[in-house]
Amino acid sequence: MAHARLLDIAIREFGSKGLDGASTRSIAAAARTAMSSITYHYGGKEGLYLAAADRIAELMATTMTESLPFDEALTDDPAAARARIHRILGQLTDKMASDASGEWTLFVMREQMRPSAAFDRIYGGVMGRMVRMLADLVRVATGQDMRAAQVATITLMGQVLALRASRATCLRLLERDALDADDIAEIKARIDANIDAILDSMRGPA
Amino acid sequence: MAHARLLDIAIREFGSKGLDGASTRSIAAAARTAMSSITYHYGGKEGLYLAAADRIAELMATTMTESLPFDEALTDDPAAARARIHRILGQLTDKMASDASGEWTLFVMREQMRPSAAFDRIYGGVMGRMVRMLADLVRVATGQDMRAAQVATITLMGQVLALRASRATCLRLLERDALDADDIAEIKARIDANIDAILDSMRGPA
DNA sequence: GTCTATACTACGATAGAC
DNA sequence: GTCTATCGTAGTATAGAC
Repeated sequence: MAHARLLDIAIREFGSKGLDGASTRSIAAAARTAMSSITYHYGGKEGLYLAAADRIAELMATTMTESLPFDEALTDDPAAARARIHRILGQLTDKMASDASGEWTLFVMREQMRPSAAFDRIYGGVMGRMVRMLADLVRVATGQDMRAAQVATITLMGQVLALRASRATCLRLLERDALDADDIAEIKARIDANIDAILDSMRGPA
Repeated sequence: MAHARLLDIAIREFGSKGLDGASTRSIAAAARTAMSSITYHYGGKEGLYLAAADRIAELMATTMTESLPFDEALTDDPAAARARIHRILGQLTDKMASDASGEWTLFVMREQMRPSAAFDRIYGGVMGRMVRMLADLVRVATGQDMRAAQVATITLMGQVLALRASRATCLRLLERDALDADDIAEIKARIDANIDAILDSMRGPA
């Protein structure tokens, strides 16, 4: 299917150059199709951009659903909530540490920095549900109010995000060319320990 | 001075569109100068790109030097090391939370994801020194080996980084249009508490 | 649905006036 | 040092063949 290839390349091109900077010509050429097929299928450059955002939301969904039990009932057991936090952030760490998600990372980062209509499509999908679920789980796990839980959620996610958002810095600090399985395991162990330390510190002086 | 204006605009344009995507024409026009002045002063598009990277390294240096005591002797007192970690990450949080640094964030992010020669210029400056100093301070503060300290440093920085790298998500989760002083104070308090919780958890079972 | 052909605008580099 | 003029290339959009 030419559509899938076109969207994959569009995500990479728009990610690295933005809506204005990317060129439909080179996207079409890389997808081995005529440029006018973009007009035909997506109505033009902007349509392709939004379709790329939808595709990212879709990829995020298939990537994260295993650890995101949207259908499970909300728990009010602190220990169960904490276990779910570990599971979600653990899987997120795997994805951030792998090279596979690198293609759409820049696309999302740009939208994080200067949100457009495309951000609504991404955040409106699994991403928004995930962060809200995380915040709620932190609330249950700590007994704090929602506001404190939201702030803590941001710091918890940040630890995972660092692997992508400051990838080159991480590699230089660790003196690595790429993260191998041992590196990732060590980082995950550190993050798991940090999660417990942070949640404990919030539960103590409630 | 036209050079400063040219570099400021170059940072924003290259940041949002990348080396290929950005256009010297629009950069020159926004700086109210002729496009050929870029060739004259920087030798061309790539020269301007590298000069923009140097300018970012310079901005980072002036931004962070107050909390980065490069001239102070390295301490071996865990409490003093911890205090320095708080000071560095506290100032970094202020910068990440403010809107001012938003201009060059995308430039650096892109280089983090796909490093070019420009990343060496940025990391080779204050940035590299800062992360190495942080790792060393974590080592002293916890008594762990350097490797464990490096991994922990990544997670510590990540908490701060989240404010920029996932800015729009943070704002949506907190239901804010922008972070006000109270928000920032609350986030800083959370990060300070997290730093202590994480360092304590590392010092305990050495 | 996918392609070629085309119209028009914008790109980076460079030469040369001043 | 800063400008305009120009060259060859590449950009989006659109019309129309098949």
